[in-house]
Amino acid sequence: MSLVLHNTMTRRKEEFRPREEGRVLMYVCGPTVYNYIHVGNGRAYLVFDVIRRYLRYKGYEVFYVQNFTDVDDKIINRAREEGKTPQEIARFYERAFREDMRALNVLPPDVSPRATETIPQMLEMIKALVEKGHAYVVDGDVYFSVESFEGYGKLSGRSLEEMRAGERVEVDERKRHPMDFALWKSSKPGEPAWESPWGMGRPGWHIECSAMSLQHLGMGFDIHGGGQDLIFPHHENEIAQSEAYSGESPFVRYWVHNGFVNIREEKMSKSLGNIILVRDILKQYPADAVRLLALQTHYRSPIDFGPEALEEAKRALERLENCLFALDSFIAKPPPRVAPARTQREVELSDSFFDFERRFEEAMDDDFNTARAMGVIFELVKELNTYLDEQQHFQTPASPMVASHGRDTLIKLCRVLGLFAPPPEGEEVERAAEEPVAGAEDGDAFPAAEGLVELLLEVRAMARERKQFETADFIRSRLREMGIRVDDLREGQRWKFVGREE
RNA sequence: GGCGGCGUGGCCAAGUGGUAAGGCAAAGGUCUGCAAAACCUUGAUCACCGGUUCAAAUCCGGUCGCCGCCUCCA
Repeated sequence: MSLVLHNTMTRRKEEFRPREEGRVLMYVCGPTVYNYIHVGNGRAYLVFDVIRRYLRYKGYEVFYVQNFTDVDDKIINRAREEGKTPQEIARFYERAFREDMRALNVLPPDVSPRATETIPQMLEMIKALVEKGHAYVVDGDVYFSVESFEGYGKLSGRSLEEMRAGERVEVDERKRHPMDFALWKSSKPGEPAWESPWGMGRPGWHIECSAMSLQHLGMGFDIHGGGQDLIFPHHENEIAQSEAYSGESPFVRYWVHNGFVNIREEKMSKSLGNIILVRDILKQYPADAVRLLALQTHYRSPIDFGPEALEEAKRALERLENCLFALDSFIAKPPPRVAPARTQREVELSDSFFDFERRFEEAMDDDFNTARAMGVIFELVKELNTYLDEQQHFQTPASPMVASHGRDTLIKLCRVLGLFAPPPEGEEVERAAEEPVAGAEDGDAFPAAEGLVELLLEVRAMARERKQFETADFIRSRLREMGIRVDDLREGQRWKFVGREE
């Protein structure tokens, strides 16, 4: 099956064909590190994380570059407010960003260049643009001349005339055209500054992404992503600079832009002051709930991250977790070496697992339709639950094997979307040697504690047998307080660490 | 003013020509010492009007409503 994705440039879905077969080069505009990131930013990185994971799943080798904008007015202002250097501010929030991404289970980029470490490349580009007549110098500033670039406006779909007509901002008199933008700004005393042919200064915002993407990926790389608010002017300007500089086109093969985050019907934005930080949300909701919420809406549509929506997503996530929990405790012992015969129903069920995978891929192949893909996953959950329900009445010899296959399928599909991501390096290894314990989840327990829980549950089982329900309920509720959930099934108890309730 | 998007069951959300996925919530039922989970059952003609078609939520035209971009912003 081939993958189609929506290209902002053509405003339609196109078949995805990377520049180099089997390899995808992508660049996503990274954060300006002057504050903790909010969930609007978070959504963008989540979206591209999923795209990246899916491309990998499809067998592509993906090379992912995401920059840090570490020189900028906002950083300078922030530094001034806090009596720190811009670099201190930038490094602090860069680290915070990495922490937030890790908490969201967003895979780290292959390369994350910093603007301040790419100055020579930017200067080279700017110099060339001046030489080619695409840029001009005024009082130590360098501006890109939009009129010198024929295709200006092609990404955002507007002409220069329209932009001039709709001009709302007071125009800098020194600019030849209102839309001309700064490639280089002369710096005032106390600001970060680098030497340049036009005097001490610092780069404009747009040039860094051109310089960094060209440095690491070259002209004509595959996917350039970001939020829809970057389409104009940021990405429009990147195209102009890069294509004018290289004399080649296109700069990027596919432009991918995600929709905004709303908080109760309103766009979340700094100017409206309704921002919610990723780290604050993660204090209240598991990362997978946040991710699931993002996945349940197509990436190009607006999405509401209000408390009600998060609450719903959390419960939906629990449905997934419950299913895995039930499967885990059902499978309990390892499957037999020789596969026992499956019933007709089990043969069909096993076959259907491949069907679910196929439908999942179909959804994802269609412009990363994660909402549809999640629908497929939930349908699979229902199938598996129904099967487990049947097993309460008549268990068949092959059932652990079938359940295990189902579990593998479910986990596999979830992980493509970044849900139930395995713990980062190392942590999983030490548990690998252990006997699987019913109900235990990866990384949540250690053997001694597990043994004690099992012991308590044996005591509880005895109490129940003797109809000492007060004792049984006491043990269950005390365990719950300690973050251990116990369910009674027809054939016994099952348990898992679920974490303490707030 | 220019450009673009959206309006699907109580809420969220897929579906873009053949009589509507999924999640959350609700009601009834099954199971059960209780609880939890799960399973079964129940509900939408897709903003409105007109048109094209054998057939439209899905295409075309119009109306109403909502939103975004055009300025730093993911």
